[in-house]
Amino acid sequence: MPELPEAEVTASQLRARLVGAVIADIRLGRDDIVREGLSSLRWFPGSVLRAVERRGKSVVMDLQKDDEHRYLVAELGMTGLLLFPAARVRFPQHTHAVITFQDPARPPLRYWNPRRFGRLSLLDGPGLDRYLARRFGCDPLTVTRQALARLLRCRRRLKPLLMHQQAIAGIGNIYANEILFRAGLHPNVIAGRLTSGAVDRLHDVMQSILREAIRCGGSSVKDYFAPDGSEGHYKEHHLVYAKAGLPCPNRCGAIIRRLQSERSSFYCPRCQSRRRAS
DNA sequence: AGCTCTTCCTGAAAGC
DNA sequence: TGCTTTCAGGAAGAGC
Repeated sequence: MPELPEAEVTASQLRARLVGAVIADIRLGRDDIVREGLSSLRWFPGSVLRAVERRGKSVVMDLQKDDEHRYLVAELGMTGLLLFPAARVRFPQHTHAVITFQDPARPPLRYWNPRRFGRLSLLDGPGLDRYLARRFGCDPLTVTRQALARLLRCRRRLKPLLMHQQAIAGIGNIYANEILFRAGLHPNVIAGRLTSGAVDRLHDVMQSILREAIRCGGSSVKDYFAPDGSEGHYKEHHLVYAKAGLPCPNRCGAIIRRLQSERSSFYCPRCQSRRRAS
């Protein structure tokens, strides 16, 4: 399930291998994988890939032809991957797009997404601006402590807020659980009730976990692979995600719990008590 | 505004 | 064994 670290690793591999490449063709396995801009598909052949960036959990490819820039945005959703041919997948029928390049030395790029949560968008400059403005809040890696504190000044529950892409773009369920555990904060504490010490902890932990996860190549839970087929090994550093019933890694004596009512929150009832947060 | 619920979708795993 | 059901998950939209 690609979140910020996995999208970052994906974007950096594409950048390293594809910047400067000229697109020969974009072939779609199914039209409904394109959320927006399907009619502009024929513009892309002949364009040069100038840059690859991550925004939130998405990968944005900047393409240029003559003086015009257009953008291919790949939302990875839950199961979406961008892959070079060396990366083999178990269900090849779920390859929904293939981008080929004029230089035969450049490996074609596949967009593979079995569950199809996540789409491709083909956008022009203003379209990209609208897309980013509508969907993505601040970036967790660059947000300042002060900006984060402002964002938390509300009555919403902390974990859903951390995962709300229009507020902070890039954190999903796995990293939200890990961040809250290491910050010692209950998933359902009201964000506006955090002390300034708790906000500091949250800011530090959020950035250090995400950076460490990027260094590890992301978390390969189920079917995540980087474009070259390599697995991320941050999963080995997970402390609470999918560890319900195991003893708290802080050795506090409590057992990791899973909250039933919502999308699986894993937490230590002792180290992440609501009292500690406020 | 901010919840919850539903929809999308497929493979894995659990239940019978 | 073999079928059916449930679940997982991100995001968007409906409804309260």
